[in-house]
This record gives sequence, C-alpha cells and structure tokens, in this order.
Amino acid sequence: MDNVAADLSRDRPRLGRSSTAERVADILRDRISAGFFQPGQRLSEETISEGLGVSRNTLREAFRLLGHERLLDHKLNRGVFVRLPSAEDVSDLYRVRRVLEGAAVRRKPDERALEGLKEAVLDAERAAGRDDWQGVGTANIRFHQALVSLNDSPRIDEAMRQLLAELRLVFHVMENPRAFHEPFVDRNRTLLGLIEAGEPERAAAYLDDYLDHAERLLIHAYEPNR
Amino acid sequence: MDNVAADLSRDRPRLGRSSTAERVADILRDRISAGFFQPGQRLSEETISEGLGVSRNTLREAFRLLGHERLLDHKLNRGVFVRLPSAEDVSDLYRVRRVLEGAAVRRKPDERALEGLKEAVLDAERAAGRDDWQGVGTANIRFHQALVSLNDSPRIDEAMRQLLAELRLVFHVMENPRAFHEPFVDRNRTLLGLIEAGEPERAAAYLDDYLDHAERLLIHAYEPNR
DNA sequence: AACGTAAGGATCGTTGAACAATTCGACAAG
DNA sequence: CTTGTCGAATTGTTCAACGATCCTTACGTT
Repeated sequence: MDNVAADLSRDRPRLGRSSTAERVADILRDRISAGFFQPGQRLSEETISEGLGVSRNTLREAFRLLGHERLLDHKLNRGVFVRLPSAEDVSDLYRVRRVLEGAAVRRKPDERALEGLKEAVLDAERAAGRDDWQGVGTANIRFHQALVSLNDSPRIDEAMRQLLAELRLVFHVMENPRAFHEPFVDRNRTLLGLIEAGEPERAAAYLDDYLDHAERLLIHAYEPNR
Repeated sequence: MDNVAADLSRDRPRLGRSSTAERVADILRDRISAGFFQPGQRLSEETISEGLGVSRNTLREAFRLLGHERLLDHKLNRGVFVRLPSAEDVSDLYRVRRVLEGAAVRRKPDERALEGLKEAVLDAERAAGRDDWQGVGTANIRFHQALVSLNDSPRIDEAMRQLLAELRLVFHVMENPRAFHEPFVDRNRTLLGLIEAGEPERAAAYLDDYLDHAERLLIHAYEPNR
C-alpha cells in the first residue's frame, strides 16, 4: 500500500456523508434538542414532509433513525411523537451514566481528553458568570461527554451522545432548569481536580454521590404529565 | 392505580408489536445471526423485496433499522452490505464489554439473574459434552447476556444484545469457532463461582484477564479479508 | 348515567410505478 | 498502462393511490 492512498483512507468515512433521509434526521434532531418540538408532541408526516419539501417515504426513513435513538416514539398507526421519558427512564439513564462515567473515572486519563474536561469546566464557569444558564447546561453536558471519552471507545462515546440527547428531553419538561444546572458547576471542578490528582477511587466515590444527588434532584423536579 | 392494571401494564409493549418493516427486520436479523447472509455480502433491494413479497420502500425501512444496530452497512448509492467488522471494531467491542461486564460483576447479584447465569453455564457444559460447539457458543453468549443483566438496566441489556449480535458477525468469519468457544466453558464456571462466593473484586480481576485473553485470541484468529 | 355500537374523518401503512442520480465494468483511444 | 467515454444495473427519491387503523362524535340501549 503506498503512502498517498494510506493518508487518504482516513477521510473515507466523510465520503458516504449525505442522503436526504439522514439530513432530514439531522434537522429534526436539532429541533428536538433545541426544544422546538416539545416532548409528547406528535409529528405529522404530512405537515413535516410538506414543510421540508421531501416525500413521506423519505421522512419516514428519517423517523426510523430517530426512533432508534429514542428521541421519537413510534406508535403503530398513530404516528411518531417526541419521546417523553418516564421517571423510570430517568432512573435507567442514571444507571447507565454510573456505569459509563464510573469506568471512565477509574482509567488513567490521557492528555487530550483531560484538556477537553478543563475547557468544559471553564466554559461552564464563564457561562455561570454571565447568568447564561442555557450555556451552563450545554457546558456541563460537554463535561460529561468528555469524561466518558476517557474510556477511549467510539461505541461508548456514541452511546453517551444518545443518552445525553435523551436526557435533554427531560430537561425540556422541567420547570426550572437553571436551578438544576447551577450546583454542578462546582462539582465538576472538584471532580476534575480529583482526576488530575490521580485519585481514581476518591473520584469514583465522589462521582457516585454526584450522580445520586443529580438523579434525586431531577426525578423530584420531574413529574411528566401523562 | 389498581392491581389489575398494574399487572397488565407489563405486557403493554407487546401490543404495538407489528409492522411489516419490523417483521422484515426480524427475519433479516435472524438470517444474519445464523450466518445465512455472510459478512461482506451485498443485499440486493430488488432480490430481497421480491423474495419476501414486500415493496422496496418497506424493505428500505427494515434496512435502516438494522443499519442502526450495526448489522448492516449502508453505502450511499451502492447498497447495503452485511457488516464486516474490522480488527479495531473487535477491540472496541471488548472495551465495551470490559466496562459493562466489569460493572455487572461488582454489583450484589440478585437471585433471578443468578439463576440465569447457572443455567447458561449448565447448558454450555451439556452442549460441550455432546460436541455441539454451535450450542456451546450460544450458551456462552447467553451467559454474558445474563451477566450484564446484573446491572439491572434495560438500556444496558439492549446495548449488550446489539454488541453480541455484532460479535456474532466476527465469529462467522472465523475459520474455527469451536477452538474459540471451548476454553471458555470452564472459565464461565469459575467466574460464576467467584460471583456466588461474594467476591466481586476477585471476580472483576478474573473477568479482566478473561476478556483480555478472549480478545487476543479472537483478533489473532481474525484476519478480515478486505 | 354507563355502556355498546355505528358512522365519518384523519392519518398511517404499504404498494407499485416512475424518473433522476450514481456506480461500475467494458471498451476504445492516447 | 493510463485515461476518457458509454451503457447497463442499482440505488435514491418522489408521487399517487388504496386499505387499515385510530379517534371522535353521535346515537341508541340498558
């Protein structure tokens, strides 16, 4: 194999990147994350396919994709709805977080990932400084994404991405997201310190307490009206 | 909520059960698991839609489903192919296993899940007794599925199901699966013993070694011809 | 008032056909 | 041996149609 071909082969995945259905899925995913479509809301095939100028068939392919990511709920003969996680779903999401983040924290951190953690903490603190609670929320999410990336596994990264997208649905039905995100800025800072100090066991214990606290807080503030 | 409704609500998921696309996906999934469609093989839309008597559009919906489970590889304008995992994929799969199974082993096992583990070990031993290496393989897979279920998380169970389906693809391109599965029957028995004895740390250490060994063996015997 | 039934409209599920876009192999030209 | 071109085969996407299913409303029965 010659060098030219070897260098190029890294960019190969970018080639397959397109397809109307996937682009439609991207758009819908963004809208859902942003809260434009609210949890529980039904997405009409006709309305959306018209609005986006794609056929119903293509839109349905996009729906399937998002359904598999648990962002949409597909009910037979009744249509697709923006997922509205139940209290048990929230508990399960935190069980997964304990596993993924717990494993991450026990690993020897590599330099690049550590950098991502530091930046996320800084961003959160800066956002908090200017009362931008939306910004604090997304920075916190970036922190945990970076934390999980310590596992150094593409599949785990992907799973975490989905998990956090699902969690964002929960935030959207909370009455007061600011109160939820604020206290965790300091906690992230502390957790980062323990990791940098090379104290995996203490970091793991701290994280467990962290997640317990967050889960309780979230479930308490969360009463999905169904 | 009264008791009757509570009891019934467990069966609710089964109600939504149907849809041609999902049934088609089930069929294809089974065929892939069984090795009827070999990794790398292309699945023609025309041939399969004719063979199954469904329209191309419906078949495409099924393809999307399986693509998200990483069983199919969708290449734009070129069709769908049965996934052929790379060596890096195998490594990543084992990274995920270390995380999921490691977390499982450290938890206090509940009675029901323990029962599943015992049965899987017995099945594997019985199958080994009659030289049924296919049977040993599926029993071993059941063992690890049951192991992960100790985490008590539906999402983790689902992730493990997908992971094992993907791993089955790897087994299908191995020249000699019998040699791979055989030595792990005893290991499963030992691991089960450590769990029953309530020695999570020793079980975790044993498991780590177990998975390291399996990964090395698998990657060594695995040279995907691409 | 509670329940079973019927009718109607809206929406989804699935199909079949059609055409554009893309890939791939073959073959000719340099 | 490399490059350009053509055409067959396959996928990507759209469209229109029809049956199936669900929801609502209305009506009648008990």
